[in-house]
Amino acid sequence: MVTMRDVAELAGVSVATVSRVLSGARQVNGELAERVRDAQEQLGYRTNLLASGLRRQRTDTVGMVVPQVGNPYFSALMEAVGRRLQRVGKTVLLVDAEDDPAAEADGIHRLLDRSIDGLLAVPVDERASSAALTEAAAHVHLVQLDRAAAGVPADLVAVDHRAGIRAVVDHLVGLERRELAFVSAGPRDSTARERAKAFDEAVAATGCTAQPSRLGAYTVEWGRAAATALVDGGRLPAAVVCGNDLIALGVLAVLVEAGVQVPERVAVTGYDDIGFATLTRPTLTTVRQPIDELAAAAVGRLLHASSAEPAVPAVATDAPDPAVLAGVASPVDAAGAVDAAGAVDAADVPVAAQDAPTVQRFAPALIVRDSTPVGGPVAQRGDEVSL
Amino acid sequence: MVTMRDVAELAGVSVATVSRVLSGARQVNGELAERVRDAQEQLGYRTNLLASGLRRQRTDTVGMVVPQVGNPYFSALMEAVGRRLQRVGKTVLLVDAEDDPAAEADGIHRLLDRSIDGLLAVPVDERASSAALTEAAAHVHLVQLDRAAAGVPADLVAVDHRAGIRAVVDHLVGLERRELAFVSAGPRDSTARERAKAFDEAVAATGCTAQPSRLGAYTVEWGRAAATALVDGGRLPAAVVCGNDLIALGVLAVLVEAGVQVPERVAVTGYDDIGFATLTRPTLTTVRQPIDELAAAAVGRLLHASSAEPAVPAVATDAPDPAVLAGVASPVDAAGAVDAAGAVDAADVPVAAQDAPTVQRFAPALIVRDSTPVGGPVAQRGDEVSL
DNA sequence: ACCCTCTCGGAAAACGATTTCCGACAGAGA
DNA sequence: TCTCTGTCGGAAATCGTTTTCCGAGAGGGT
Repeated sequence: MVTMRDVAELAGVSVATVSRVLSGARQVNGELAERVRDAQEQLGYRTNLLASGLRRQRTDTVGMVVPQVGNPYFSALMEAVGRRLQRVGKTVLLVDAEDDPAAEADGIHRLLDRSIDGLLAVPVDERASSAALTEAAAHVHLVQLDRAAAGVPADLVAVDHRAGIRAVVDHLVGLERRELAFVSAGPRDSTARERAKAFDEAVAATGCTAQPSRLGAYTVEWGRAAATALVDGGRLPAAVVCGNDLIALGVLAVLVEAGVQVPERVAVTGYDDIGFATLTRPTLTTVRQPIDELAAAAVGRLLHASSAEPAVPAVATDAPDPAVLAGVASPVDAAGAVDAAGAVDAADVPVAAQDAPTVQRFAPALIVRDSTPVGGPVAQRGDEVSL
Repeated sequence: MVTMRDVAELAGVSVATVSRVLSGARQVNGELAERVRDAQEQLGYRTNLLASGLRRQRTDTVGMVVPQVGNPYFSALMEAVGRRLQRVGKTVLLVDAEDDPAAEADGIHRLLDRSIDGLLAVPVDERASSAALTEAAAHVHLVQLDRAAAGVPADLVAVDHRAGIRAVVDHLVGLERRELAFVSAGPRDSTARERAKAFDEAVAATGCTAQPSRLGAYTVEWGRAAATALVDGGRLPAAVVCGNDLIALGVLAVLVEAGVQVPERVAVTGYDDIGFATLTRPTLTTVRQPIDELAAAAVGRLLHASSAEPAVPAVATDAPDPAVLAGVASPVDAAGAVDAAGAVDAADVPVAAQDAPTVQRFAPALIVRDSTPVGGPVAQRGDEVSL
């Protein structure tokens, strides 16, 4: 391995000088600097980040944990975050939690052991992820993204799911679909819980009816299973509201296979607006989460923990033209999140920094496509498939 | 930060002893060991991987570079590799090349700077990726996965694309589809080049006809664009053979939108067998790459560079029931790969270790679904969607 | 001429682990 | 009893940087 010492010798200076030239930490004589840079070039020297990190006590590296790299919504999030961090010279260390809190905890520890100086986490489980994340928060600056784990003293950047689901239900009711079925994931993570609660509230508020919710997992398989049960049960609703796009794709596939007319007989909606939502027949009406804004906010919060002010959340901006939700993002719901916290075994999770973690929520946008009857808004198609 | 020193003091021993207890490097008195472990537990000590790596000159960490984390095929590969490496106690550092050789080179450097002790790479570009990879090979043990870059002195674990494409063409010809169109990515990476060449050969061998190949990128957008051109051009082929599933999904969507009957009027095939291939109407006939075998082989090669013998490549094993290709994997093609090497500017890429890198190729499997007429084999459906 | 302030290079002390080396002690064999 | 071997703990060197700290020399003001 070629070290700074080698460069120093070749350039005929001390290692201190080499370090100063390369890091620009202090002014050094122009000619010396020149010699150093030549030597570096010639030897192909690159600074050893292990040594550097050890000495500096920072690594310009942030960790990111996601529940499932295979889920296109998370891939998109990873890409957005990665781009932003790279732009400011930070490196991202990515960990796949494999949808398993144990693997997640393990991954988090491995990240911490590497002296990352920041952690971006999308918790797998609202409860089971708390311990590892709370511990992490004690060591590095932690920001929760998309989901929150209960009782973790860390900021959260997320989406206003109540608004998203409400928009879906309003849209369906506006199309005279008043018998709904909700297929989503069990209340394992905060998004699932919030969406389910929002659905119930929306049903109550609009006065339509709903079959008992079918809660499983955020997967295509669950969508298939639930739809199969619906079809076999014989009591088809007028619309199936799905907790995310993967579920919706599963539901759609089964319905179509079973010969159920979509959207004529049953309408279907998703959530996330993954690229594949435009590739089915019919294309899928869904709720687009403002991924870039989320990534920007999370990264911002991670970098300068300084600017404490929630810096008025941007409304979903670049939604091409589809019906953007009316309501501006509400920086509210700190209460709602604390609710979740309250639910956890308080003795179990030591509430470390009681500095009232801030919650920043962004408004999603309803994207109307063919899977809901084209009575009102015209269907959009093939906008921005990023995959 | 709690250091080994703290543990040593609390336990009343020297740091050397602590280190020995924790790493099990040498026998230590039972009672002392007990005290050390208690102290560790009590302080919540975890070893600092920066310091450890610096001293040991190895990190038990391997890097992995993929062209695009958003492509489901690569996500699947990442997951398979990650699971395998985790099992043997290694950590994976993941880098997204964003389909850009420059970003890829940058990422590779960042990995090297972290003293990884192995690198798994899926090169973005057969030519443009060579420099960075060749340099990487000089520093760490490198294994190329799925694709090869020209002139890089490193092993390759890949799939026999000639067999895959040939199987597709044979299948179509067997169904009396003799006018084909090939839509794929330009010969930027080795898989695209190999598939294109294989297609031409297969057409020649079977005596069917083909429109001029349409080469773009491995994306849904390109599939859409190419299909649009096909439809607008008015000369529809009997079947469209696509270079990967993303392209095929794009083609499928456009054809169906345009009212072209699939598969009755035009059959469509993909390549990769990503989970979404079962979610379209019709479901997509495709070529499944044996991801687990690939991952296992690559990881194996990375770990014990020792077992030089190619260890007879496994035939695709757990393919549920679909028509598995006849031919067993050919450990051949070292010649083919060197071909690629020969193509590059020899003066540019210093051929470091001329130990004849080995090439290991696995047999893919044809998966017949609804997008090809169900004359012969019965269509499979909804087998193993992993997303 | 004298002193004071800057500027800038190098020696050396960290950072937190691992690993050699050394010395102490115990037990065995003669 | 004496030596010889073997086991095991601790002191210290080391990994490759960064960052004090120190000292030398230059230049300016009185």
